[in-house]
Amino acid sequence: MGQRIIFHIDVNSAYLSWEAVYRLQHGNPVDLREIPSVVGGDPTTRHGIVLTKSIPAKKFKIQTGETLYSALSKYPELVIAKPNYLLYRQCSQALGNILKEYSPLIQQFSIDEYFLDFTQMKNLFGDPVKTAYRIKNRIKEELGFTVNIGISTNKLLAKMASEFEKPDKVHTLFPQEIPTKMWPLPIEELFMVGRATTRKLRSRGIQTIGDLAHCDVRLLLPSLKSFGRLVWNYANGIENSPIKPGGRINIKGMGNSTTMSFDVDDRQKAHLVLLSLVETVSARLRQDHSQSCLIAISFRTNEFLSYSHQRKLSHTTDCTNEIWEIACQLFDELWQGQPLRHMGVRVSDLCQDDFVQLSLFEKDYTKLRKLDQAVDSIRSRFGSQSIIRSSYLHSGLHSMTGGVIEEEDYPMMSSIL
DNA sequence: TCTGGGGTCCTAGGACCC
DNA sequence: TCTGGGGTCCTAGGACCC
Repeated sequence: MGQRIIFHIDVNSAYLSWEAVYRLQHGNPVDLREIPSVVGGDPTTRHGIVLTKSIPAKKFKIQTGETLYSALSKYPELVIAKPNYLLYRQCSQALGNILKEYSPLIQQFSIDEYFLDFTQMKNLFGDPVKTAYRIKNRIKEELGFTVNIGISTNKLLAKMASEFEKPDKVHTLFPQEIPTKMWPLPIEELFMVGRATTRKLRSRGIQTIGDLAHCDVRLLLPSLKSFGRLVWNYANGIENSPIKPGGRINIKGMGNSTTMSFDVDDRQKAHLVLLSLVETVSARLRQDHSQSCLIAISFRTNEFLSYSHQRKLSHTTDCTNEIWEIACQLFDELWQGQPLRHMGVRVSDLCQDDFVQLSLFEKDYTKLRKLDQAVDSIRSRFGSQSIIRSSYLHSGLHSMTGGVIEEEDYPMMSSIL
């Protein structure tokens, strides 16, 4: 097989750009991309971190993941927009629809990133770099936001290329360009090298991606194990995974978690939070026609210590009440009374629900499954708040947490999208 | 740190079996 | 048992990504 040609398409400051375009289309004259601004949560409910920053905000050293409090201390006039996940999904899909016109082989890598395999499309569209410019400009004209496109012979190099100068740029990083364009970069800019790995590499005198590429890989194995081989390969531009079209068909697990607006310190309230998480997780399971046989819960205390506990089941389930019962058992086994700030539920070991075996030894959940189906159907017609359990009425908690987004809360995008 | 929420993969150690 | 080695499964935690 000859050289592949891979594009990586990355939306510049995605959440913020999308919010900026939305506001412009709705008559707001201020372009958030041109002023110091961020998309972030609400500090009064303890969701106060920066999710995305504008390029002018970056000039004030405001960083993704830092608290809004800290960001405001760097620039008090900072404009803060609330996240709007339905909008993001629509923008992401609109982007995918344009990319599909340029290759049938596209992979959505995250809400704001796609890979596109251009190898077979050269004959149809001609020069890859010129085509990338056309794609980039089309997205800007038709959707109103800018992207970076990175071009190379594999996904890793294409992704590294799209990280070069932003915004609204096309970059190449072909293998022969690695020494000049990638090796001078600091080690933490390599994909998959995070904080912990940076620390380990630095302690061995490895400062740049080039240092890593040129070191003896055996130097890395004791502390980094097989991960050392992976990042060494990446530093040398070695990577050959295929574009996986279809995206989320092979989903391995699904979970919901939430930081509560107040510390939870009684068992009953904790169980109620678990139920609200299980409601959305199990609804997603059923919507995907999946069942799970591994249930896990997790929590974080007010001292920021994290714990998790899981159980493998002898059968599979998608039943709200059954998953909730197990989640509560797991919680009770793990919790020692600490005040909790964050809780999560996750299901994995998924399988399709078409050959489900009803266990003779477990409680009979047939009736409960019928109830789940009825509730799902009512919620899909009338919204997720149309049926809630009475236990939530005076609890100060939401009846469904995470995952499901209330479509009716948001107006549709204008005709441009 | 006044520190989100959705994922994936890897590893170490223990249980259990032959 | 003062016991060997290999394989598999399970669990908790940690690393990374966006």
